[in-house]
Amino acid sequence: CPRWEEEKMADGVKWKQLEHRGPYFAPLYEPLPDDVQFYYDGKPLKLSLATEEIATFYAKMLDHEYTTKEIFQNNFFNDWRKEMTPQEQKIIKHLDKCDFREIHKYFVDKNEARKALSKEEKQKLKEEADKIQEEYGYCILDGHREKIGNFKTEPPGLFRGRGDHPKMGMLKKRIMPEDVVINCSKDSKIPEPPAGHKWKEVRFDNTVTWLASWTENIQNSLKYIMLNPSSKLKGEKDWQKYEVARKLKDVVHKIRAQYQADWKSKEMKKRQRAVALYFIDKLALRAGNEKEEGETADTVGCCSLRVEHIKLHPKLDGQEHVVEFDFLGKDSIRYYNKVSVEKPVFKNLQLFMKNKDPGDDLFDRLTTVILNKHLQNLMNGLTAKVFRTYNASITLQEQLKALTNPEDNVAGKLLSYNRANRAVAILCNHQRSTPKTFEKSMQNLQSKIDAKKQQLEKAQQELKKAEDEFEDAKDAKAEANVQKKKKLLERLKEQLAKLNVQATDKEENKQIALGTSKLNYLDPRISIAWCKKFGVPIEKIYNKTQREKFAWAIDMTDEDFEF
DNA sequence: AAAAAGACTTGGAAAAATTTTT
DNA sequence: AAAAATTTTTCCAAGTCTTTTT
Repeated sequence: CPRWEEEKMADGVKWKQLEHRGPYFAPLYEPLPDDVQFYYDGKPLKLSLATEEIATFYAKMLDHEYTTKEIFQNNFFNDWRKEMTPQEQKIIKHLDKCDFREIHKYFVDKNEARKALSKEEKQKLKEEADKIQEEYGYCILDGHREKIGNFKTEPPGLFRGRGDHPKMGMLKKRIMPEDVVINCSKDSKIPEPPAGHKWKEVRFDNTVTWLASWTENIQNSLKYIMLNPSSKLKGEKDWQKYEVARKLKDVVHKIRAQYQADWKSKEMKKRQRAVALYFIDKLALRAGNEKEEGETADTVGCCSLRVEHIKLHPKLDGQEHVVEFDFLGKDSIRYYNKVSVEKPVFKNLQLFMKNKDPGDDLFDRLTTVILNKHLQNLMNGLTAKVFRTYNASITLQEQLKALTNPEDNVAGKLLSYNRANRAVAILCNHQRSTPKTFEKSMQNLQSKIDAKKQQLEKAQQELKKAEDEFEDAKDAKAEANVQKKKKLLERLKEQLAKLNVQATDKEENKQIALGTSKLNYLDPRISIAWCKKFGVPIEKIYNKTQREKFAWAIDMTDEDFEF
C-alpha cells in the first residue's frame, strides 16, 4: 500500500519507532608532514597541534576572496590566538607576519594527487564512502528504512557567512560526542558513542523529527540531523504545505478585498498591515522577522523594511505611483524592483515615511508576529510564507497554460516549461551569479549553431541539384535521391531548431536560479499533470533525486490535476 | 506579552560525479 | 584517454514560524 496512506498519528506525535546509529563524526585532524612549514616573520615556526590545525583552515582558503576581507582576518586571528599556547601567543602577534603559503601549497597538491588517483584507487575510496553511507546514512522509522539527509557532523573550520557578515572568519569548533543530543525511541537499539566518549544526552522525544542535535558555537543555535526529503515524514509535510496553499486559493480574493479596504482604515496599525500584506502578496516578499543587530548580515524582508529601502516616484517612465525597492534580502541577495502601485498604497507609504530617518522602520507598528496572528484569523494555517508558495504555484500553472504549444516537440515544450519556471524564479527573486564558464559555453553553442547552418545550406543546395536531376532523368533512382535529400534537410532543420532553443534557454537563464522554486515552491503535481497531458517524460523535468522527493506527487497525480 | 529557544524550511555556492567533446 | 562541459549532490548558512521561558 502507498506509504502516504498509512494510519494517522495522534496530534503532535511524529513517529512511534526511531532507530539509528547516531552521527558520523568528522575525521580527526592529521598533522602536517615535517617538511611543510609555517613561517612567522620569515622564520619557520613549529606549531602545537591545535594551533596548526586552525592554521590549516586559513591556509586552505588562501586563494578565496574571504581571506582578503579585514573582518574575516580579524575574527580569524582573534579566535586563533585564543587556542594558541602561551609561548605561541607571545610570538604570533600579527597576522600579516604569518606565512601560510607552504601549507596552502601542500593542500593544493594533495587535491591534485587525489584527482590523479588510478581508477582502482578511486573505486576503493568510493566503496569506503558507500559503506559509511550504508551504516550511518539510514534509520528505521516506524518500520521503514529511511534515508537521512545529513548524517555527518559538520567539520571544524572557519565560519563563512554570506554578505557582510560580522562573524566571518570565526572558528567553528569541532563537534564532539559530548556535544551531541541523541533522539530515538526507548525500545530501539541506542546508538553507541565513539569509544571513550559519551553523548551529551539521549532523549526519547517523538514530537520532533530530528535524530540528533548539537549547538554550534558561532550563533549559538541548534543544528540537527534530519531525514532526507525522500522520506515519508518529509514528503507528507511537503504535501500538507501545498494543500494549505491551495486552500488560500479559495479565500485569496476575499483577503485581497479586505486589505484593499484596510488601506483606508483609521488605524495606522491596520494600514501598515494592509500595505505590507499587499507587498507580500503582489511581490512575493518574505515576512521579514526582526534580527539581532550586529549578529548577522544586515538583510531585511517585508516587515523589517526601512525607509532607506524604498523611493517614491509620483511619475516615472510614463507610469504613476512608482515604488522603487532596493534592499538586501535573504542571503544578502539584492532585491531591486520598480513597481507601479495603487494610489492609496502610494499615499500610505508617503505617510509612513513622514518625519522618519532613512534608518527607521517603514512599518513601525508592525511585526511578523502581528501580521501572522492576523492571517491566522483569516484562514487556518495561513502565514506570510504561504503567499509565496501560493503565488509561485499559481504562476507556474498559468504560465504553463499560456506558453505550452501542443504542436511543439518535446524540446520546445521543455523550453516553455523552463520559461514558466523562470517566471516563478523571477517573482521569488531567486538569483545566481553568472556561471564562470557562461561566456565560453555560450560561444561554443553559437559556433555549433553556425556549423549547423552551413550544413543546412549545403543540404539545401544538394536537394536542389537532386531535383534538377530528377527533372532530366525522371527515373526511380533520381526520385529516391530527392526523397533522401529532403529527409536530410528536415533532420538538419530540426537539429538547428533544437540548438536555437538551447541557446535561448541558456541566455534567459544566465542569472536566474531555478532550483529553489522547483524544489520548494512549486506544487509538483502541477508539473506532473503537465507532463502527462503533453506527453513529456517526467525524467525530463525531475532528475532521480527530485523524483524521490516528489514520489508522493508522482503516485497520486493524473493529468487533470489543478492546483 | 515579550523574549529566547527550538524546530523546521529555504537558499546559493562549491564540490563531486557524470556526460560530452577533443 | 584526457579534458572540458554539464548536471547532480553536498554543504551549511539563513530564513520562517512555533513553543517555551521569563
